[in-house]
Amino acid sequence: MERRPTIIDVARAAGVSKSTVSLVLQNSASVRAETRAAVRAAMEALGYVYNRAAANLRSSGAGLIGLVINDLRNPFFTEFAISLQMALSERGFAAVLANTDETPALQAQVIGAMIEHGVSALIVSPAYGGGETGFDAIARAGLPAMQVLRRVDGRTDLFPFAAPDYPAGSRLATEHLIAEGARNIAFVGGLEGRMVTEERLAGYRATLAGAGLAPLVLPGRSGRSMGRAMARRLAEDHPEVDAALCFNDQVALGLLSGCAEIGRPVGPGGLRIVGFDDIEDCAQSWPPLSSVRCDIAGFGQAVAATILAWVEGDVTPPAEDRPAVDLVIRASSAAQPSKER
Amino acid sequence: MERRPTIIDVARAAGVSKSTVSLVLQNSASVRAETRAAVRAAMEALGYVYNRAAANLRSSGAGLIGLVINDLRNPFFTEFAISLQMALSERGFAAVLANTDETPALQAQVIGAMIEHGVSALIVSPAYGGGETGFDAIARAGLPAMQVLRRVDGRTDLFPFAAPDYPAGSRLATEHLIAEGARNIAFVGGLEGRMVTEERLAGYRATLAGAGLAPLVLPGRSGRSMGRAMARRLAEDHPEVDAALCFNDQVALGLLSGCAEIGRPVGPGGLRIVGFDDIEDCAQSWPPLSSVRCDIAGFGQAVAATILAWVEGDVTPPAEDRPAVDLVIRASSAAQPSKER
DNA sequence: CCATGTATCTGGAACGTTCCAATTCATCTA
DNA sequence: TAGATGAATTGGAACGTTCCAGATACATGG
Repeated sequence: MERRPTIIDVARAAGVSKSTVSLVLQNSASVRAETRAAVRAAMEALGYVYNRAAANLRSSGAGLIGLVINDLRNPFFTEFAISLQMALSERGFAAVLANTDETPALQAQVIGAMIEHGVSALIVSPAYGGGETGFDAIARAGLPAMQVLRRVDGRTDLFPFAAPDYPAGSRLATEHLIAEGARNIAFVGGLEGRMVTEERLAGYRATLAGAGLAPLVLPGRSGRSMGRAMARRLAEDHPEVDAALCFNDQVALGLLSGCAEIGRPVGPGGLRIVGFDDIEDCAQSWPPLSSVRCDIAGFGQAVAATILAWVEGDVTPPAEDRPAVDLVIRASSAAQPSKER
Repeated sequence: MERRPTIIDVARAAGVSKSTVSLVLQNSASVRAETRAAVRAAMEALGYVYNRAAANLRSSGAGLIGLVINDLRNPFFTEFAISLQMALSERGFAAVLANTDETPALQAQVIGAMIEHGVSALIVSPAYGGGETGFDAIARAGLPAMQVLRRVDGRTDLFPFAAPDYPAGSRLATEHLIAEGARNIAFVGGLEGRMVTEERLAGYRATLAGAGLAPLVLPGRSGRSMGRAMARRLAEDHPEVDAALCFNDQVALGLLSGCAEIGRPVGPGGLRIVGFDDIEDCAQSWPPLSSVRCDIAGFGQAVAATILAWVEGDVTPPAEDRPAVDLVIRASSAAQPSKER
């Protein structure tokens, strides 16, 4: 496999200097139209490919953004990552993406690798857990970086935090369930002590307290299988519970199929269920699942815009940004669904 | 923001030459332990970060692999991408990932961007449709690239193809349904004319023909909503159908909730359903969904190994590789489920 | 006809690494 | 002791760009 042609080869072929070729590459106005055409033709003929790494060596600004996600298998995070990546792509940036599987050590490793690869900024949905997280490495490299969806590193001046307004979401959902007549509302799923869980719990607790109702919190690993198992446990240990606010949609959908399994009806007259995140499957389950909509796609695009403004325009984002959420009511919690947008 | 330190700064601080620092960076054996320690200490003190782009300029081999996927929202592709990325990460490679949303033009654009960013190879699950696909650009750049999960570009000598053995999968599934006593087996979902659909259909058609049964093919866009709508259509237009082999799990899960919606029982005695791909949700639905397991995680890892062997060891993969699949039997199609691995 | 301006184009010095050939210095061999 | 061996280190030339400070050619105005 022979060497790739460089601008020098192109210059020779077009009968101009390498500087001129460089100007053409940058669409400079100060190059004659015919010269430009000749250079372009030479590039085409030689099969020239631009070497961005070499260019960045001189004038840095790689056009690469690192995206580090704790759990890409969860559709909520997937959707976030995809919408972010596509928004970046539209603006000519590429995304280096890595899944850390909730492992801080892995996270530190991939962050290190990304820094070496010359990313101009990082967006991290951090893994929980102690030890080396990689944020120190980012600080050392002096790169712009945001924490999204979870706050793990306290230095929000260095690493601004952005996530949907979870407390408001669980408040909306709890108010809705109370308005629908539920009196024994359980909160299902979420690992205790984590910020996301605490935030989603906060709105629930506050609203119940305001209505003089008692909370029942059943935490746990938040997957489909946990929700499914919880259906049986709820029926056996807490038969009085008439509504469940779930930590996320995975738990809620699991609970839904668990209820189908044990033959317990879901919805008005049965167990009312509300999920959190409003992933795509919510609208397609049976019964369709009510959920707190975080507009994660819009959030991803917003984060893309924020990070690009930081990188390109030097606009530091606020230390904390909590976009609003809303509640989508479907048959799993009410007879009268809200209109789909 | 001040300039990052370079090996020259490190060399000055450690009182050695830049060459020695470079040797330390490469863990060369021919540098004295104390010198190495001194250099390491200087790096630490200055907060040195390695500049891989500069290194690659001299001796190319970027350690970046491009991953271009047509639909990352589909958990099947997500799982593939993640397992591939994580396998690469283990071997010290980073993955640049992009979703093309089934748009060839977007695909061509991101492939171009990745080539400029200096990826050493590409793995593409291509979008269907005409026009510029980006494969020509890969060929021009002379980069190793594989087509996975779908074959779109005919040049399999240049772009080897790898995908699970779909025809064998649908054969297994159809044989199973026949053995279970089904006589009117429909094939639901999949867009006609596409290779994946044709392959998944092939095993179904062949097996039915061998058993003297008539096929019923109901193609369509393969999402959850399509499956859900199909439940009603099946009951109304084809009441004799006693089993459905679905194009993928999304359709099957949609069909499952559609059956719940119209009150039609699923499983032995009702409509038997088998999905395709065996995504994680299959085991958690109610009833649990039988599916053709492609071991997509294992497949992703295998593809990672193949591409690295190509990049690092110059081992060209075979033009076509079709790893075996198997059938996981659950309650949606039989009273006697197969053992989960 | 000279000075000035304008539109194009160009040579060479960066950028931060790697790699090769060369150098140093101590130790070993005959 | 001269020469060889070998380990550790070093200087300088790449790598493919960008960018700056000219250089060139030609038209313009006085």
